[in-house]
Amino acid sequence: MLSVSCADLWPEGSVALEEEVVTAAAKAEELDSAHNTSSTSSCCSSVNLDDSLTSLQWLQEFSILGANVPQQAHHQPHLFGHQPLGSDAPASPLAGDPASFGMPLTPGKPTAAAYSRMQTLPSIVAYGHCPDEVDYKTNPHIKPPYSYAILICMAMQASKKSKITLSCIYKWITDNFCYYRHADPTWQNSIRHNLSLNKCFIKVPRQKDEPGKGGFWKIDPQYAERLLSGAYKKRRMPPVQINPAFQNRVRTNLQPQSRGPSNHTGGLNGLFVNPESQRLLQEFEEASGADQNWDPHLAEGTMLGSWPVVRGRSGLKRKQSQGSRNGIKAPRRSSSPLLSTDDPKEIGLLKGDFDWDALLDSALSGELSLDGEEPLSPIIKEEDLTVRGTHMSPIEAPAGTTDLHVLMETQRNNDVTDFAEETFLATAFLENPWPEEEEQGRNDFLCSSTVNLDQLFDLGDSLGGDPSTRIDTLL
DNA sequence: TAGTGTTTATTTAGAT
DNA sequence: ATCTAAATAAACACTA
Repeated sequence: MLSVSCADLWPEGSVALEEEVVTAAAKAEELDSAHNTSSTSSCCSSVNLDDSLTSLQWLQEFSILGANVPQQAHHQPHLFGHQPLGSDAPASPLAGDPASFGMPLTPGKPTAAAYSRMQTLPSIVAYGHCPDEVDYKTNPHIKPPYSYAILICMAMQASKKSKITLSCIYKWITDNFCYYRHADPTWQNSIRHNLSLNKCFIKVPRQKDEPGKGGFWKIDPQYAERLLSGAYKKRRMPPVQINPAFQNRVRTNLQPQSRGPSNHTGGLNGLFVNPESQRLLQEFEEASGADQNWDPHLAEGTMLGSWPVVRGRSGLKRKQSQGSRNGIKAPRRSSSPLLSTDDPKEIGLLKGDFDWDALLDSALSGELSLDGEEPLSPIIKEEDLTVRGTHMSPIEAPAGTTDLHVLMETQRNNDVTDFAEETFLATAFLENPWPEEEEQGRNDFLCSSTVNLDQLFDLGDSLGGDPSTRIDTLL
C-alpha cells in the first residue's frame, strides 16, 4: 500500500492556510449565527440532527485526519473550504497560474497526488482523460463526472449549513463547475428532479416569517452515507461530454489545424496554445501513436478506468438522439435563478473553491463517523466498518485505490491511445479554458481549497490501517 | 411571471 | 438479456 505523507500533500503554505482557516471560520461562524437567528425554527426540532449530521460538517472533520500527521488535524475542519496556499494557489491553478499551462507532464511521479497536484498540461490531461486533472471550475467543456445527487450533496456540505436553498445549490454548482455555467439550464431541472425524487434529500419548508421563495433542502444522513459511498465506489467517468454549446465552435476552430502533430498552433480564433504545450502535445501524440496497447478494460474499476474514454461518439449520442427525438430545441438561455438568490447570506456561506473530490473522499470516511445516534446502514455494517473508526475493511476501501498508483504509473507509461475526435477537440479547449475573466468578480468570494482527489485517496489509503487514531484525534 | 417542486416518461450505460 | 441508476425532458401545480 502506498502512502502519502502530509508533507507531500501540503508541502508548503501551511502557515498561510492556518491564517485563512481561522479567518474564514470566524466569518462563517458569524454568518451562520446571523442566519440561524432567523431560520432555526423550521428545523429546530431536529436541530441536533441537522447540525451534526445533515450538515455534513462531519464530512469535513473526518476526512483526512491523519494518525501520522497529527499536526494537520486542526486544519482539517476547514479543509474543504480553504485551500492550502501552496503551489496551487490561487483557487484555479489552470486559470490563475498561467505558468501551469506549460508545466510538463512527467510520468512516473511518486504518487498520483503529487502528479495531480502538478496540474499537468491540460492537453495531455485531456488525452488521458484524467478527471482529476481537469479543472472543472474553469473548464466549461468537460462535464464533471459527478451525479446530480453528488453535486447537491457537495453544495450542501460546502454550505456548512443544515439546510440550503435550491438557488444556493445552483449557485454553488455553477461557481464550482464551469460546465454548468455555460450548459443548457435544463440541468437545473435535473437538480430539482433529483431533490424531489432522491430519498437522500429532505425538504424543509420555509417558515412563514422567512422571506424568500421555495423551501430549504437538507440531506438525510441515512441515505447520504449510502449515496456517497455508492457514488464513491461507482465514481466512474462517462465518456467525455463536451458542452454542446461549444462543440460547433471547437469544430470550426480546429478543423483545419487538427490533423498532424505539428499543426497545433496557437491563435485559433482566440484559442491560444502555448508553444510548450504544443510541444508536449506533439510528444504525447507521438508516444501515444506508438503504443496502441492500452486496454480500457484493464483500467476498469480504477481511477484510470474512470477516465473518460471516448468510445465512438457515445458521449454525445444521448444528446443527439434526444435532439432527433424532440427536434431541434430552441436554445434556452438561463433565466438566471442563479443570480436571483433570495438568501444572500446563505449564498455567502457557499464560499469556497470547493474540493469535490475531497468531499467524496471525506464522505466515504465520514461514513464511519456518521453515527451519532444513528445506526449504520446495513450496507456499512456488513462490510465491517466500525463506527468511530476502530477499523475499516478493505472491502469498503474505494475500489481501485489500493493499487491506484501502480495502475497510474502503468497507465501513464502505456499512454492512452483512444483518439476520438471529440477528445482531440476537447483537448484543444482544455488547453485554453473558456475565458472566465468576466466571472472573476463573481468568483472572488470563492475561497480556495483544492486538495486533490488523489491526495485524499492516498492519504485515506495510508490512514486506512488505523482510522481510530484520526477519529481520536478529532474527538 | 419566474422560480420552485412534483411527477411521469424515456433513454442510456453499467452491472449482473 | 435483464435490471438498475442516472440523466434528460416535459407537463403541471403552487407560490412569492
